[in-house]
Amino acid sequence: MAAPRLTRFELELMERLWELEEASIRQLQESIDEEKRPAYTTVQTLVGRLEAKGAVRRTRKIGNAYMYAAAINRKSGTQRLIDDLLGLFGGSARPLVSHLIESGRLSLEDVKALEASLGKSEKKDRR
Amino acid sequence: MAAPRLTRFELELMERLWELEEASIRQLQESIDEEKRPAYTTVQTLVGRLEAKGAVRRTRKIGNAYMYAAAINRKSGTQRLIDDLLGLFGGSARPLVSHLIESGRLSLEDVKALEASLGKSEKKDRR
DNA sequence: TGACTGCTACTACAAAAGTAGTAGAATCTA
DNA sequence: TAGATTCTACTACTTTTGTAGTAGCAGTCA
Repeated sequence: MAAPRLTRFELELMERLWELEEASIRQLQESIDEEKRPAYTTVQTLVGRLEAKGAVRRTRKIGNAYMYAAAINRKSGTQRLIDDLLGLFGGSARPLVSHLIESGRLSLEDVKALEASLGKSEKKDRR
Repeated sequence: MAAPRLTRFELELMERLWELEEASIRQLQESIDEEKRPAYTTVQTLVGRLEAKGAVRRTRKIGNAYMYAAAINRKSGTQRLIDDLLGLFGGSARPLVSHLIESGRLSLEDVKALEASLGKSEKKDRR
C-alpha cells in the first residue's frame, strides 16, 4: 500500500508507536507531554483514523483494551511528508539541505559525520 | 514579525511570488499548472489570507487589478515548515538528512558539494 | 454478584484549509 | 458613452484536522 499522508498529530502518534512498538490508547495518550496531552478520546479518534488509513493495526486485546502497533514503518511514514516538503524545494534535496546549513540547523560536523557513514554504507552496498 | 505558518497551497503561491517578484491574481492563477489550476476566485481568497497573515502585500494597481509582492522572504517562509518537520525528527536536522540519504534523495556527491561550499562559507564567516 | 472503573463505539462540533459563486465596481473598447 | 470585460469584495460551502463528550459494555474486585 502506498504510504498514506499523515497529519501532524497523526505522525506524532506514529512516532510513539514506532518507539513503543505496541501500545494501548491509554499508553499512547500518557506518552504525550502533559502540557499538550489531548483527551483520551481524542487519541482514540486519531488512532481510529490511522487504522482506517492502514497505518496502524490492532494486535491483541489485553483486559478490555486493544493494543495497537504500527502497520507501516517509520521510513515510509515520514517519506510522504518529506517528499511534499522536497516538492517545495524543486523536488531536490540539495536546496533543502543548503537551507538547513544556512539557517544553522546543520553543521559542518554533521555533514562530515553523515558523509563518513554514507561512504561506509555505499561500500557495504557494493560489496 | 514572526514567520506565519503557511499551508501547502499558500506556500505554493508564495513560491510563485518569490519567483515572479510581483504578480496579479490572474498571473498567479495562470502560473499554476493547468492540471491543478484552481478557480480565479480561489487564488483570490488565498492571496487575501496571505495578506491577512502579512506574507504578501499590495504594491500598486494596474488597470483595475492589484499587484502583489511577497512581504516575507523565501527563507523565513519555509523556515516554519522545516522546523515543524524537524520537530518530527527530534528537532535535529541530522536524522532528517540521514533519511534523505537512505531514501536515495541525497547522494554522496551532494553531501560532498555541500560540505565544500559550507567549508568555504565557514571560512568566510570567520575571516 | 453488584458496584466501580476503564475501554470502546459512536457522535458531534469547531477551526483550518481548500474551493468557488455572485454582485457590483472599475476599466476598456467600439 | 454604452456594452463587454475583468476585477474586487463578500459570502458560502466542503473537506480535513483537531478535539472531545456520552452511552453502554467488559473486566475487576470486594
